[in-house]
Amino acid sequence: MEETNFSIKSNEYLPLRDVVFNTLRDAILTGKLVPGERLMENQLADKLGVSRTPVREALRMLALENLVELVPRKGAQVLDMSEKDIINILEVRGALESLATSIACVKMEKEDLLEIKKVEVEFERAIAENDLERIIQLDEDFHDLILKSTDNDKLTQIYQNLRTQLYRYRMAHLKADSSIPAVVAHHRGILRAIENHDADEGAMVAHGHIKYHTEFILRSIRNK
Amino acid sequence: MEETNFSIKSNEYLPLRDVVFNTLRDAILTGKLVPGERLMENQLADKLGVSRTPVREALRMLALENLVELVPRKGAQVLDMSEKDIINILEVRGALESLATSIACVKMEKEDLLEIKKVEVEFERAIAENDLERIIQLDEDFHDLILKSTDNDKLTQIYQNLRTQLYRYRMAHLKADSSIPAVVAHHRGILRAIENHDADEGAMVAHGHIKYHTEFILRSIRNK
DNA sequence: AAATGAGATAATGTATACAGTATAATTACT
DNA sequence: AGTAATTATACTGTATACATTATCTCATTT
Repeated sequence: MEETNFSIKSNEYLPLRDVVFNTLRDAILTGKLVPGERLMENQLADKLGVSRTPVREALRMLALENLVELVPRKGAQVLDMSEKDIINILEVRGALESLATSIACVKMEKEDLLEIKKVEVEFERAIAENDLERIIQLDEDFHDLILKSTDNDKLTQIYQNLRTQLYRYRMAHLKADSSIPAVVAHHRGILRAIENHDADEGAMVAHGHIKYHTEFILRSIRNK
Repeated sequence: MEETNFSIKSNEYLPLRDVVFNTLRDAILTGKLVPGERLMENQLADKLGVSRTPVREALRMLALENLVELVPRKGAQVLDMSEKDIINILEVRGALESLATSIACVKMEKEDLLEIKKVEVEFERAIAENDLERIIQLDEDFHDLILKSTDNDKLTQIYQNLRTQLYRYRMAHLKADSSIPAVVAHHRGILRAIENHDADEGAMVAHGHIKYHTEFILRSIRNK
């Protein structure tokens, strides 16, 4: 009886610091906590019903993800990104996306290729149905499968961290209908390169994809 | 009187967690703490004469730098990198080095170009004098100047983090005489590309540089 | 003799208390 | 009334105490 939920049990426990971390992270990414907002340990601890210790640790974890800024003896605040920060992140992400895609062109397993094709089909269906939540999720799945096929944890970790930092500004992108056709074209181009094992082509399309993405995000930031 | 050392005073204070962090980081990078070694909070706190709190926070900082591994409810240990981890890191680093160099080819200011040329001269002199400490420092300076000219903090941060992770394995590289001529050739090639504002050439040489580096580190790991 | 289980031990997880510092508010002075 | 100085308050930094869990030892059993 205990064996049946063994694997569940082992995942059941989450240290409070991780609970707090997830809670705050979510609040920041969904905009419930806005850039510049001060995060005071006592206040958060009271609100979340825990002591300061796990809150402190969670704040430091958030700082590692560049979602929060810590100033010694002054405290934490939700990090506000400048336009330049966004450009910088996208610049790095472009290089990593190219790298990942070109590796995927060489290494991707058959199963993952089938899987990513399915994701793409669903992605385009979600677009047809204008299901924003699903569009975003499937776009993430698409890129995650490429990352998976690189078999490179460091690359995956860094890439996903950059994605998290951009999350707040990403919404604007896929919300705008006009960007969709281009994104679909890019995805298809990437798939084609993978199928043809053409690493150079893959890197090029991926680079163009991020470049387009950059333009779009910047435009939406400037217009708001 | 108080004004005179204002700037000093403002730098004077370092939270204990940072002191502990620096101490442990140094111990790990210089091999005083070996991979796999357990890091127990109480023990470290006693040895360093502080309480567990700053030790805990320092350990979490080290985990962020991937120098330490934290397992919930079990504790921390110095992270041991596999050969695959090293390959993965160098793969990412190659892409970032290419990116940085190609940006530098476009953006580097005259002053920084003069500076990096001076560094290279000193680098080659240090080689002639077989001054290992200085060789390593100047190689770092060389790449830091390229990073600086990218004007991209994110790129710089990620790159330097990867470098830190490799630090323990880097020694072997520059220690081996046979690798030196190639490194010099690469540096010169990068400088030439920057002077000619040839981004593609810069990216290519940088990529070759890291590729060579990778081969070398792997060989030295396998041979020991 | 090996394996299992109970208990002891030692570690991490969390809460709380105290110390020190930065900020805000208030008062005194110009 | 405005500014500077001083006090008060509130926050972070650090230490410590308690709770919980993992590990180790040793005894017991097969």
